[in-house]
Amino acid sequence: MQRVTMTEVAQRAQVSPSTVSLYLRRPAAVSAEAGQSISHAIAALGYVPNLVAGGLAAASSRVVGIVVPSIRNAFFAETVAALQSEFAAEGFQVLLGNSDYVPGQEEALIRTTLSWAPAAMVLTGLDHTPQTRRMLQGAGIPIVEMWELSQTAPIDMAVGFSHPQIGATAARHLAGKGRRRLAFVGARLHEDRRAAQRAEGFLAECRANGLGECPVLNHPGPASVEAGTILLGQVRRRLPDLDGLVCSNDLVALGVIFECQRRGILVPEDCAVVGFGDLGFAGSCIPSLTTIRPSGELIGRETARLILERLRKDASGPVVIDTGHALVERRSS
Amino acid sequence: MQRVTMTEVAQRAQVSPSTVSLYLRRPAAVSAEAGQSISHAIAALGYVPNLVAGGLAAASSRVVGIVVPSIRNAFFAETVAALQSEFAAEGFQVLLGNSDYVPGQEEALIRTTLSWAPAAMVLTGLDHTPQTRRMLQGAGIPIVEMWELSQTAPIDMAVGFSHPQIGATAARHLAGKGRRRLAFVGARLHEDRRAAQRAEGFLAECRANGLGECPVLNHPGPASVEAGTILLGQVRRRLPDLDGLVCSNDLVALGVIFECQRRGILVPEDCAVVGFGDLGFAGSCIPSLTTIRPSGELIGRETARLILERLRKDASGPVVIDTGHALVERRSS
DNA sequence: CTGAAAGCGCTAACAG
DNA sequence: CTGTTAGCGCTTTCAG
Repeated sequence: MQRVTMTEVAQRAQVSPSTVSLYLRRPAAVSAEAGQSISHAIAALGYVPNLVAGGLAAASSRVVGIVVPSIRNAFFAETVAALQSEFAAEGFQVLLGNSDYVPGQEEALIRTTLSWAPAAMVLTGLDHTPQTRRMLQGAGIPIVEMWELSQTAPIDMAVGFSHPQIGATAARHLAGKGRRRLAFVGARLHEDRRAAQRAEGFLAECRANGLGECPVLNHPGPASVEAGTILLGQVRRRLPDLDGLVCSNDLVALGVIFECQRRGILVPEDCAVVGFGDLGFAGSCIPSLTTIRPSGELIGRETARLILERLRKDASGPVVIDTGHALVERRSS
Repeated sequence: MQRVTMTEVAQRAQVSPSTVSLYLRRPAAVSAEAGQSISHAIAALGYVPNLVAGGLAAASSRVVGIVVPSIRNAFFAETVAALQSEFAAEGFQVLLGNSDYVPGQEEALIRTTLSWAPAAMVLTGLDHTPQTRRMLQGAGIPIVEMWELSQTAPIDMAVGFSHPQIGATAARHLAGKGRRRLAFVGARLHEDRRAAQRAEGFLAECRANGLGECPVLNHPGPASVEAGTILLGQVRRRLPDLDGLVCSNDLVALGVIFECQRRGILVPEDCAVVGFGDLGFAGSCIPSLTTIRPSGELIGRETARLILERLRKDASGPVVIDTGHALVERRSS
């Protein structure tokens, strides 16, 4: 619904449309005089540039597409917020898609987003359909896959960390505290490949520490406090003398802590608890939660930086950034 | 970075470009034979339509712009997720902006988003700069302002509820339980106009119930569990014999509950607590949290419905939808 | 430093 | 049902 066009601005400013266009992109390249009258005309007319037309003509739009599994998830919300503000500062808009952990959905979303000829794409994880990888490779734009690092080579660039290492760190921490009967509880382990990787890392480390085959329990719904309360009951039935529990997510851990309190199980005395995420409440809950911090914000910032750099000069620097993780030890372990 | 164009598809399918275009928009309007060869050509070439060009030509793009104060906030994350999936189902993409509660930022964001000639815009709240209102009115597209209903007339349509009523409901509930020394604690009350409205509704209802001028305390940072722990200390200093506390948000309420537990203040015996949001943990925490549920998801769905209807036929139905609120009574009060 | 001209890839009448 | 014909509003050489 374009009202005022560049041509009208040009008429009013008594210059040609191309001068207006130039002024908009490089004000310094236009004489002070012309610049003055153009900016007056813009203000008087309330001109808003039509980026659709601009994008077509320049064959490069200042949008970047982002696809995450779930914007409801605090991790991705944080990352998306960081991406959004970093990109907005450089004049890029963010086109958002939510795949709900469905691979086919992701492919469809990426296809439509690509239709907008974005300047770059940001995806979550390294696992995509072959078709998706092909489309993306053919797009010839910077692509960042975030929140995961593994053997799988990224399509283009990657910013994230190793999830198996997270699980291993948690198991090692508990084993180091003398805990011997450990378990892992998670939600949506079949859809959330990264949570599943944390569980695998946990299992491997348990074996390495001579703890045998520790149980891994799954809740089919989304990771939530409620899932944690349910999972605690299940794991106790399976392993009544449990003394250490690793959770796929801080929300689940909080649910576990509440349920322990309800059942008179002392944390950490009877059972130590480790979470993942270092969400806002981790330092305030009772007992405060030992957890592993991934920094979704850092991932967002680094992703934006990589893309903006690549867009400036197409020199491709390092393509994989490991944002690492930090064990935050608190009272629950 | 467009590779394959519609013209190439047309050549390969031995038809004209406009037939391809027609097929893409209304497959039924094309002969089965032509449709066949077009769809084969598309698949063989890996054609991805360029919506930028399409948007320019049709002067209407299938994007809708959404601007929220903070995507990190669970309320808005939920609404955005709902909007995203409703719109995606109808083939619309979502252009997301995050204003961080800064009015100037919102204006800039809306301006850039409008540059993409979106089919509709979704904003948060009814409070916008005059310039913003003017831009939006001139855009001639459906506009929905969500999460707030008040005397202020919406620019076009509105979906939300009354925040003063939320505060009043909470105060009335506590007064009905015989609580006499109430207070309200909130975060970012200067930026978050809707939280401030809840505080005002609370104050008015307290007065109406003969409870006098109850204190309202503010935390400058974002609403969080930590803010709640800090605010409880402050409010106790101000009102040592406090017996009922209304929180601007469930996260704050959870922090309050933790801090009470730490200080040996019994909830609800010594002090009842009411939250807002009915976030995931409200039913699971100890004690479970009495709260007021606004349903961000319903707001998202209704907003999408309104816009899609308006886009189909420009008949303008009811322009204001009150999604109401529900008091969810649990143990904390 | 400024303007004229030629599209970007697609849609939308309008004829056939 | 299909093809032809004009642009959508802007950017971008390339002359002046």
